[in-house]
Amino acid sequence: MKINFPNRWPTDAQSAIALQNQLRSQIVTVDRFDSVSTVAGVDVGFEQDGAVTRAAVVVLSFPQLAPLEYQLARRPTDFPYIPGLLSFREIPAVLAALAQLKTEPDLILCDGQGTAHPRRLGIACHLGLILQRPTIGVAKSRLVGQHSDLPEEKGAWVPLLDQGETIGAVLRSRSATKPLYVSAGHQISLETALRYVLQCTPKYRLPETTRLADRLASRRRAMPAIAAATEPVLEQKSLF
DNA sequence: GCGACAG
DNA sequence: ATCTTGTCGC
Repeated sequence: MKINFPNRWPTDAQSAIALQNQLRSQIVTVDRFDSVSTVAGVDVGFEQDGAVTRAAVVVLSFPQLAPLEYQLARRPTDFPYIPGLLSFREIPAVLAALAQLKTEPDLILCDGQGTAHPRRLGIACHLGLILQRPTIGVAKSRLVGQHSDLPEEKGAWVPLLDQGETIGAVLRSRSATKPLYVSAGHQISLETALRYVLQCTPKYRLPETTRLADRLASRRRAMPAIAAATEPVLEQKSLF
């Protein structure tokens, strides 16, 4: 997919924070997209003791959730992990992976926060702004915000609050497991984001999108056979 | 000063 | 994020 890579990219924490404060006003948290027939999952892993950043992107059909395409990209790691500044460490490799996609996903689920961020500009928001596409933030743990007790039943959720505002939601994607922290990335509302995350989570704690991207980004077990990956799967590398 | 802190 | 097998519990 076509991507307009940022011209200037922060090298230090100060300029990175300044950029976040500048971009936050551009985030749109109302639905600004039509039908969704493809959803993508993005995740990042590291190699060489962290010296190399590996980004993985997987595109699935929606709502079937059948694998259609995937791409991997490696880049030297140049920004440290600093809570609140994750996008500056991971986005460069993510853009490289997305740029290789033949399919332009209708919606992207990111591994990390969206608006549930101290300056309301988590990695999902930042990526959505760069791509000018709808994105959702799905994190496995909390960065900021407080919330009430969450019911145990799957599908239950409570708002995540910070400074008197709702910045996201804590969602029970599966019973008897830790919740997911869902928030709007860009061009989508929190309510709609929750619906899509649930629709992408038919069996496990994590959405299929991020689960598959996770396997590619981390060097674990092999991908499950591209289960009856019907026609849609064009002439790509022998994946999964 | 102390504790918290996405991946 | 990453180092790592089996084990406890729904």
